[in-house]
Amino acid sequence: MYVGYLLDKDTNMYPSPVRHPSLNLNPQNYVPGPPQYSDFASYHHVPGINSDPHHGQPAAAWGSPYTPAKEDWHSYGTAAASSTANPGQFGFSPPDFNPMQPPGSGLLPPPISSSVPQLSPNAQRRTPYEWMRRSIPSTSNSGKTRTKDKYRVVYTDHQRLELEKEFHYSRYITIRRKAELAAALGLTERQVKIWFQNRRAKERKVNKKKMQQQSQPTSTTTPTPPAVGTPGPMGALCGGSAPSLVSSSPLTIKEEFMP
DNA sequence: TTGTGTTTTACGACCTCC
DNA sequence: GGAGGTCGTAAAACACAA
Repeated sequence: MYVGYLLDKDTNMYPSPVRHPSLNLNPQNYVPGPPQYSDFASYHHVPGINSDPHHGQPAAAWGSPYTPAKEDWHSYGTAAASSTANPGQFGFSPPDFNPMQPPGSGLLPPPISSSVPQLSPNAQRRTPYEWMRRSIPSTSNSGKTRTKDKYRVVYTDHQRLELEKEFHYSRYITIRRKAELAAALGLTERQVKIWFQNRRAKERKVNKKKMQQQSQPTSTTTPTPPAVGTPGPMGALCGGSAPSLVSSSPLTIKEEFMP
């Protein structure tokens, strides 16, 4: 798993399954995970557990750092587009990673960006700046098809990191949140949506595999399959009887995202 | 270097819900 | 009917053994 080394690079990076405080995105209408993910639903931000106003306060109380109306976001997108237009000039360094980010916007503050180069041990084979060599995230529809040109872009580590964090917070992204994230990461909402779909699929696949491994071995103990509706993706990651994202999980975050 | 297996984007088909 | 869900799949990107 390629993202693994991102989360893996610092087990303290996600001391708690919350988005990085620095991803100063408006929690907006965060809603608890769907019922079937009761475990995840039970995962709530504990005020004061971190300084993230995003998670530490009732959504209603949050002043939106994204006051700019959605209409304003397009400016970010255009910036992204321009960067795409000049792949050859793709030389930004982590600190100024996001070309879409207006200076001082605070959308993707340094803490995250600065962490980018700090790759995990796994990344030793990869240059810390490998992400710089990657293709620029495609912004809006490039008109690519499966049979035309390069129909698939590779998201930057930063983009995947933020998406992963969001996913850890909630496996189902809200419309508003999707728009925010898309704007912040220079992706289209469609890309964010599909990423989440794929991510959930991946998780189901992993859970399935785990289930099979549990039932296969000559284990004397009866494997306790995740409750229906599985601990949810999150449940598999965190959760009471269900594995916890942080500690109770049979797999640590690190392991979870290990290849 | 190359062959192979895995992971990551992206899409289409189909289904459900509002 | 549209949006978003899962499921299955294509193909690029990637990791790694030989």
